[in-house]
Amino acid sequence: MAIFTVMDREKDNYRKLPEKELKLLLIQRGAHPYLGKWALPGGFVRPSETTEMAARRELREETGVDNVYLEQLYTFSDLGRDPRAWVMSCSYMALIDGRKVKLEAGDDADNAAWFSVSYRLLREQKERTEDGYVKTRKHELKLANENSTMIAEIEHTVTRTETSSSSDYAIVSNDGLAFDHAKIIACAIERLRGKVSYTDIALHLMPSLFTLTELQQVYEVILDKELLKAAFRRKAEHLVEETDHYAESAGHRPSRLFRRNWERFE
Amino acid sequence: MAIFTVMDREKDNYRKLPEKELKLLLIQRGAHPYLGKWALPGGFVRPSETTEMAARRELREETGVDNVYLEQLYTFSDLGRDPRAWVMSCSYMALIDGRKVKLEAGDDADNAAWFSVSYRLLREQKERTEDGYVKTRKHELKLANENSTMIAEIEHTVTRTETSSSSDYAIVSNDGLAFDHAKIIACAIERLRGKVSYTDIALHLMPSLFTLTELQQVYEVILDKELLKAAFRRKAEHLVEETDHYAESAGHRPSRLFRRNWERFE
DNA sequence: ACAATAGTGTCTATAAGACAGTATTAT
DNA sequence: ATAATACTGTCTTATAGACACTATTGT
Repeated sequence: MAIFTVMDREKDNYRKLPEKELKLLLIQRGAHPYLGKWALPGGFVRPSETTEMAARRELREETGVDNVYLEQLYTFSDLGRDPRAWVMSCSYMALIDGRKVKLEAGDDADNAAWFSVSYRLLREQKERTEDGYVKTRKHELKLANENSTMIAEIEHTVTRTETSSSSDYAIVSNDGLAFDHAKIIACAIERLRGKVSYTDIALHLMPSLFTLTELQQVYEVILDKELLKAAFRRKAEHLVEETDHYAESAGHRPSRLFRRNWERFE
Repeated sequence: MAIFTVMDREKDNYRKLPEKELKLLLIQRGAHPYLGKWALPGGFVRPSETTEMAARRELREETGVDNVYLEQLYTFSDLGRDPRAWVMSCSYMALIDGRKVKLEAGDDADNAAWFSVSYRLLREQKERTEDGYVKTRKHELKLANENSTMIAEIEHTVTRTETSSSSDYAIVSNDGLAFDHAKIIACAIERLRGKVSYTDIALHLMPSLFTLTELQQVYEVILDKELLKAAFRRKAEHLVEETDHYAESAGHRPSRLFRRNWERFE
């Protein structure tokens, strides 16, 4: 399960806004295999559960949070992805408001921590073949913490021939992440980025009251791209609802607080 | 596996174009449970396979086709979805050019046939709750053949509260389809409809040479909606490449043939 | 005063919707 | 000639990008 949240970085200037960071929850493995490596939280599905029930249970155990946005991503079944046995993993993405989570509730010996996420395109390449093309995209996934930094490179290859089309992720290099979790994280980030612009899922990362600038910052850290203020506000109008509250800010005009508006969005 | 293709219906007028139909491949079960009912083709994954390899193998066995568009859809794990045991199904969608398939190659006693697909919204409802809303959409799925017609009703419920969001499909009524396959088919159609407008996957349903009107018809049967010719052609320009061939048609101006252009589409 | 953010107005570029017009064929 | 489809042109509408302008605060 890829559990995302957005948090503020400490602000250095009394009148500057704090920067936002996209965070992912990882767990340091306390057992073999990959002892000591960081992994996505997750576990085995019980025979009396659906995969979604299992995901919600794990989420509750790990973060104490219960009501969140949860979306199935992809089912991974590569051979050898777990050295112990043939394991299929049905991955999920969760979006939560970071303020709600009390970490370290982990009852097992495992160690949970938030990592800031960066996922950048390194190289893009398109090559013609006999009856189609191969497109390769290499991304760098960087997960950082006060204590550790992990970097992985993931290559996404789309092969197209006259009639067929197939897409494949491969881990080129990987340092510190357990299993094929770099792939799963890449998959989650791409889904998140893909959906953020045409749905309202980003609202799940917001507290109940927020400013439009904060919402824009959330979009920006997810997309890793700056957005134009005017255009963003035009679009956000449909997702939010005005309140009469204002953020008593520092050193500049106070900004109006908004709340999510599930009504308006179709 | 939901295997889609598009086929021509017999034309009644020498100068009228044949209508297109979206078709889905189903298999009549020759064993318990659901003996005699129609089901999606599929099978069990072998321990030496990924789910995708298994899907491609089943596809080959069932249709004799090898190089096709294949996309993972969703993994179903509802309790009781198979009366025999707890079974997780990782569903795939395949798009093929119908002219390539020779059916009845089925080596097992099962019976394979194409069914025309109709998936229509029956009712849409949005209800406010204490801290969110519940949105319900009921669809009618109709699968028809010269010999049989099956109708199922699927209800898609999206529940949203202050922080959470969950989506659920339920089969309201079902006549003739095995297991929870009505759900899987609904899921496949929704994915197909969703992707058709912003990707070029529809091209996988086309033969190597085709007219723009044919391509538009394919879009129309998938979306179950008429499109404007001028606008469609403007968009399709980016996906196709002119050839110097023309369809020697009947009773009207011959139309230029195009081929897929994987190059232009980004 | 000033540095910073909040919020608005407007011009432009691009894409989509709507619809009418012309072109070309087999019978 | 006619019924049908092929294809193009253009007006309108909606949306997104770009950017400048005004408003308001705490120190």
